[in-house]
Amino acid sequence: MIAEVIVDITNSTVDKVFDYIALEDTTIGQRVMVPFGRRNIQGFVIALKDKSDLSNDKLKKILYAIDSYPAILEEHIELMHFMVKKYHLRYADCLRLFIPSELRTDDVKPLVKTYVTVCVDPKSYVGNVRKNAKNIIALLEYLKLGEKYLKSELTSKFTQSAVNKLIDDNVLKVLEVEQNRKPLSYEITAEKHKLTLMQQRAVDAILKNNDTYLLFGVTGSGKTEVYMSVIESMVQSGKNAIMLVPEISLTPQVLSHFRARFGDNVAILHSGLSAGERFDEWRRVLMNEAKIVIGARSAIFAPVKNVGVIIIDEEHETSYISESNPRYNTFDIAKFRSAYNNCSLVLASATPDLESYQKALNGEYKLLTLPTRINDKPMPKIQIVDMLSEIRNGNTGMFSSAMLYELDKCIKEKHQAMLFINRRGYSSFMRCTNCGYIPKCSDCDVTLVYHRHENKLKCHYCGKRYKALTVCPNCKSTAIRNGAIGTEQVVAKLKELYPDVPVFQMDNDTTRTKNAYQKILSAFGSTKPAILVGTQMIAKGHDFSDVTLVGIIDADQSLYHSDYKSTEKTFELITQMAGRAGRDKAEGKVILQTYAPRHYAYRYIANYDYKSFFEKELNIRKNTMFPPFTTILRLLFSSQNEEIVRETTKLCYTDIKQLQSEYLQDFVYLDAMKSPIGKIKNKIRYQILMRIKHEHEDDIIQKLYEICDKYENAKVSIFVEINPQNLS
DNA sequence: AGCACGCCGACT
DNA sequence: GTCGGCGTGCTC
Repeated sequence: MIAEVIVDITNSTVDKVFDYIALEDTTIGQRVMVPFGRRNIQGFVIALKDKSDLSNDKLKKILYAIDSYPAILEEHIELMHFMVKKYHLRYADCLRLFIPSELRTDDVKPLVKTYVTVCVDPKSYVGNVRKNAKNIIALLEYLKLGEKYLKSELTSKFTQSAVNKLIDDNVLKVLEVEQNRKPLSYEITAEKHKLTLMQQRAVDAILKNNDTYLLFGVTGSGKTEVYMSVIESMVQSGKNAIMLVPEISLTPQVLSHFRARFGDNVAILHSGLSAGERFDEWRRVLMNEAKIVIGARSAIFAPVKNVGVIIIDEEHETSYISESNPRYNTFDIAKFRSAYNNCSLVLASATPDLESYQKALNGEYKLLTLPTRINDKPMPKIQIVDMLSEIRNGNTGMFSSAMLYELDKCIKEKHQAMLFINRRGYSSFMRCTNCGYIPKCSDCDVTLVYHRHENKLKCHYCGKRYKALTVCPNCKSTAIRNGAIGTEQVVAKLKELYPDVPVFQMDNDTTRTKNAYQKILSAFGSTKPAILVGTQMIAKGHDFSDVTLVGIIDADQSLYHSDYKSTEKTFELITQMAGRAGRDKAEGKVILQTYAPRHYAYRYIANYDYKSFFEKELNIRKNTMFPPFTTILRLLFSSQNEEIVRETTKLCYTDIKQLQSEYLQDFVYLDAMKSPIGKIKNKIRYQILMRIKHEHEDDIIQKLYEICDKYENAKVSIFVEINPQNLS
């Protein structure tokens, strides 16, 4: 037999199928050691066949199998082919996603615990040891005949030498047991809530037909109970489940709920695990010892056989899209796996992605809604405060009078407040503080980004440059400002206003160390009154029952971010943030400070009117031909040598121009330019941007890949991004 | 990725 | 004359 092998080297020149003579028991999906050139390296068997196109004298033989079992499922080999074609990835890069890295580098061993059993009566053995060996005597008094002890426990209590002496004397017999590392212990017993009518309806629908569902449930509507119920039914009928959550939601509390309900059937996969834990959890899944996988993005690749349902929680989160190394979109993978396993795919969110919502409207996804909070608590009232009128009334501070009033009230009543600093991305825009005017690109309808070092305004979509604003073209005022309010400033101001109230600060700077995030949240959770100030990372995560006030200091920051998605993201963020308030008995209130109180987004936010907002936003996207009505494609060129990148970009551009003429109807936009960040790690970057309609999208993308292959070499790297989240 | 082959500059 | 620079090419 001949085995088709992919060698574990991620380099385009060797990323192809190599034929080897198979061993007797070589199976598909196995990791094998093969001679390659004049060294031996690891490879993956992706197929078996009777004969090779190569002559026999050229073929070498597989040396040995690395594992006794296939580490890659046949489903994953098909998935690999799908990903290689769709994303232009390397085989080896895909395969590496499918197994824990610690398996590849084989620096992980199964955890072995050493036990000892007592096989001689310790009481009678005391006579056989020296009278002054007090450690051994104490140990013999402690031991009971026939009992089993952890060796490490005995050595720490009675010294290593005492234990070893009794082992040498055959009083203790050594026993080595392989164990799985459990990342989480669980004690809570599962509290199973009775499902509401709407929840039950959603569960029934998901179980009835294998389809793609969009579960649209407001914050606090009990989506988790729906997931658990669906998963439970699946496990009962002998099938397995995958549930993805954003990394940030993988808190011990959330996970222990699942462990409590499903016990050892749950495997957890995320970046916070130690190498050993991750390997053990992965192996439990592969061996079908765990039926349910809960994890972040990459858990979509878990080696689950016989998948019964895939759930993606908070589906709007951008973390489901991998933007580096092996680029992939989790939904495509989930879609592939649900089709392969003929099972349901559930996308869930309180603020679905616009594209998902559009697909639900089209009927491509089945829409399920949970329109009310589980305890029928109303959503907190959102009060929109016009910061321009605050300025006109002489208040130039960062807090409006309404905010101060509510803060006072909240603190007097010994509740908690969360203040949200909106700082998406790091670039800033310019604004007239007199009339609220913000400069936009004349060609693209996106906000211009201020580049401090050049003192220029730039459009990140077409590259057009403008002079920095000094006089407002709208009202002729010179009161132009740029930049964002930082958390530090807000914290300082709060300390000044309320010296006795504990203020917690959470942003990229304060959560750098491991677990800092959890520590701050739990410290805040147990303090009353207290104020938590933070960036978007406080919008998700824990439920604090005593938060009665949510303050949004500067809502517009993300609204005018130079990005066609900025309005959608603002809506999402503020809705999520508002959902933090009034989750328990006390009523919640949201103060939203803005310089653009009339912006349509805020009108809909205040009424929690997602549907109208989505319709309005979809309409805008349709008119401007932005996603989901088109796909943005970007070719990024980079090289040490400016001359070479420029020339390669130029050559590709001519080819794409040609392609455009073949698909004239499909191209909405095409241009080449320097990349917004012109140099990264000393490599000069150029880009070609396109927006294309969907009809021939797959064909065009494949043609672009061909163009890349044609021009890419050791000196220039080229890669294609599909709907990049950020342009840099 | 690695490792060899191969063709030009500064050393014993 | 030789040691070694890293450009180019190959690995079933």
